[in-house]
Order: sequence, then C-alpha cells, then structure tokens
Amino acid sequence: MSKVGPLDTAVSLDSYECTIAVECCVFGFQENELKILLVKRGIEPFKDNWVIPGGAMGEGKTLTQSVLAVLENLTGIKQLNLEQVACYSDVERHPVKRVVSISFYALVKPENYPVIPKNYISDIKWFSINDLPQLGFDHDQLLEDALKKLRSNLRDHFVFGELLPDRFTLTELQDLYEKILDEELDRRNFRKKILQMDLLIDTNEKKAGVKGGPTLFEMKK
Amino acid sequence: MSKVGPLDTAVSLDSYECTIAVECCVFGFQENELKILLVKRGIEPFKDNWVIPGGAMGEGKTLTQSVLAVLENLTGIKQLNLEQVACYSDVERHPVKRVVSISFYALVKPENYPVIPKNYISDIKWFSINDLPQLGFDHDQLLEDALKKLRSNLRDHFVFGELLPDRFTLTELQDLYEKILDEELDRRNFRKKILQMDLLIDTNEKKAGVKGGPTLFEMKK
DNA sequence: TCAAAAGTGTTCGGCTTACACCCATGA
DNA sequence: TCATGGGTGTAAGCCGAACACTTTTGA
Repeated sequence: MSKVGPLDTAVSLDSYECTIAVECCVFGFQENELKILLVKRGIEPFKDNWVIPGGAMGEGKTLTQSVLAVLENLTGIKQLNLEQVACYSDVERHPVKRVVSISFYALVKPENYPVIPKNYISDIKWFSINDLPQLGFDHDQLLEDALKKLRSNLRDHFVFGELLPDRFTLTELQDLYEKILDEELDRRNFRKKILQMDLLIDTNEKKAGVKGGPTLFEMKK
Repeated sequence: MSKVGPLDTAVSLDSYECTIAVECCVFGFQENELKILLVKRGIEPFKDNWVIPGGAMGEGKTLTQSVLAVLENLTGIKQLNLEQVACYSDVERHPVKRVVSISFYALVKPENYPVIPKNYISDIKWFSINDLPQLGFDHDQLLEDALKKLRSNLRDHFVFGELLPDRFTLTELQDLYEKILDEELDRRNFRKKILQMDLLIDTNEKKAGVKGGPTLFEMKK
C-alpha cells in the first residue's frame, strides 16, 4: 500500500508527509460537576458539530507547545498540566485529508474561563460530562479515552488540586473525586487517605458561608 | 513561529506537513535474560549506531499497521501484541528533518527469530537489557519509557505468556517476571498470585530434562 | 544416593472498608 | 433553635510479605 518499504524509510524517512493535529480535552470542575470545554465548528467538515478543541502542530513547535498555543488562544490560560493520552491514525478519520491526531488532557481551575469564539469556531462552551452532545470526527472516542486516563491517574496518584481553587475544603475535594470517578466515597476514609499523603497544608482558616465551618486546605509547595 | 494560528488550523488543518515515524521496542526472553532487538544503521545520520527498529508511517496505513509492516520485514512475525508508549516531537530530535515518532513495544516469543539485515540496516541483534550500547537519536529515552510502561503493565495485569513458549513452567514464568521487574519474587507468593488469576491451564504434563519434574502450563483460550 | 529444583501453608502486619455520633455554623 | 454539613475513631476482612520443609527427578 505504501510506496516505500518501511525498512527503507526506517532510515531515509523520505516517505509521504502527513498533517499532525493535537486535540486537548480540557476538564474543569464547576457547580459541583465535572465539565469539559468543547467548541462548535463554523466550517465544513462537521460544520455546527461540537468537537474537542485542537489544531495542527506548529512548524517550530513540539506537540506540547502546540497544545498550549491552542489553549492559550481559547482560554487565555498560559500554563497547565498536560497529559498525553494516545494517538489516532485511522486513515479515514478525517473526511477530507489524512490527519494523525495526538490527544492530551488538561485540568483547569474554574477561575480561568474561556473567552470568545474566534476564527472558524462559532461557539465555545463547558458541558457537563453527564450531558454531552454527539461529537464530530472520532472525538467521542478521544473523550472516552481521555476520561479513562484521567480516572486511572486519579486512582494512582490521588490529589488533583489543579481542578480546584487554590484553597479548598476537603469536602470540595471529595466531591471532585466522586464526580470524576463516578462513585461515592466514604468521608472518613477519604480524609484519612488524602491527609496521610501529606500533600495538603491546613491553612487554619475556615471557609465562610458554609455550615459546619470547614477548614480550607491548599496544595503543598 | 508557526505560520498559521492554531485555531485556524484546528479546523482547516492547512498547515505544514511533517514526517511521522513509528519505532518499536521488541522485547524477547532468551537464555533467561530480557532482551531487546536492535538494528545498526547503515547510513547517515547516526551511521553505525544501534537504534530501535522503526520506519515511516505508510501512506495508506495506520500507525499499528506500519509497525507490523516494519516488524514483519525484520523478523517475519505477522501477529503480535503492540502497545503504544508515547509520542516524541522535539524539533531537533532528528538532525536532518523534522520527524515526529510514535513509539510502541511488542513482546515476541523466542521461537521467532529475526532474520537477515536488509536495506539500510547493516546489522540486527538481540541485546540483553543489562548490556546495551548507546543508541542513536533519542532512542535511549524511547527505550527507557517503553521499559517503564512494560513494567507498569506487568504489575497491573500480570501474566505475560507472550514472551514464553506456548507451554512453560511456573519457574520459567517467574524468571521472566524477575528479569523484567529487576527484582526477586517469593516463589510461593508468586505461584499463589498467578494461579488464583485463573488464566493458566495445568497441562498435567511435566517438563523433561529438569530436576524436580516441573508441571507445564499454558495460557487459557 | 545425592544434589538440585519443584511444590506446598501459615502467620503477621498493613491497608482498605464499613459504620455512627458529636460539633460548628448559618439561617 | 434547628437544620445542615463538618469533623472524628474503631473493628473486621482482605491482601501482600515473610518464611522452611518435603517430594521429585536427573546425574
């Protein structure tokens, strides 16, 4: 099928070139819901479909830098934690041309909201993870894989303060975990586990406006 | 730096194109050692350096199909388990042109040996994981990441019969685990754990020529 | 018959799970 | 003052780690 045998190209790499795209599932936590930032396409193909934000890899940029550029454009966020999820290379995944996508996910704090739709994007919106539209391209799959990776990372490492304000209560953190993992956690066991990880600092202040007067914590360092 | 803003290209994808390569760390288990298959480059750049086998993504092929084509060429193996490891996109990682690599690893049974070096490869050889040459390009990094992923998968899923002959003893399996993880395991605990996973079948036959008369097992299904 | 490897069970400690009451605060 | 949510400890079960002797076989 390919014109040049793989072993030739293993070394000379003079085969055909191909567009590389990056896509990034941006997760946020608002109104006690896990949300994801989606954009609506203003042009064909998949005009008026919601998709995961992304763009082509820039000529002088690494994949990570390309994702950061996309997100800075969309949300003004300049620095965030990116995690590579997977590559997608089906020949027919883009109806017009061959595109290989590398997907990432990012976690953002709710303080940083996305701004106005620009360029070929007609709308941009946070969607609850429980109430998603059908996505264009193979983005349903990308989202599913990103969510799976997020959950797996959550179980391994624990503590995902990136999704919360700088100071938060343990109940807020637990709510976040429950929404991401989609299961209920025991309050006492959760607090024990989180605190014995020794990654949070007790600020000795209480959150006002909430019954019970919960303590505010922040991430170490 | 890039000519087109990421948001434009998010949709139109009319930016510059780039070569995509696949690289595959092929792990084998021989002479009670974890080994990896390396090839020596016959041309510049990195002429006479050992590298991880790979090649360009084929025009009509997915990444996985491209890896399989590379490996079939090298070893005659047609079917095997591939695992995506990561993408590498540093702008300078290939001295001549921009190349983005997607790395994989594969596990092969020792029955299937690689054949003759072809095309621009001047040599091909199994190396013990404990006695590796310095690799060309950024392949030291690729190998390190692949090994890390292999170990992590081993701890999660357990049972990696792909690296052994169809029928094997529990001691052989344990040796494999110890070599991959680079740590010693308790024989009784290992056997308990493996057997209670209920993935192996007792063939009721014993391996000849070994003291103690160990039982041969095979993978279920 | 002897040396080498296979095969087997039990105990202990730590981690996870389940579970209920009192306290602080806002309304 | 009352309703809501915050904060806390203990017991039981499960899993992983440590550990030694007997059986089988090849030499």
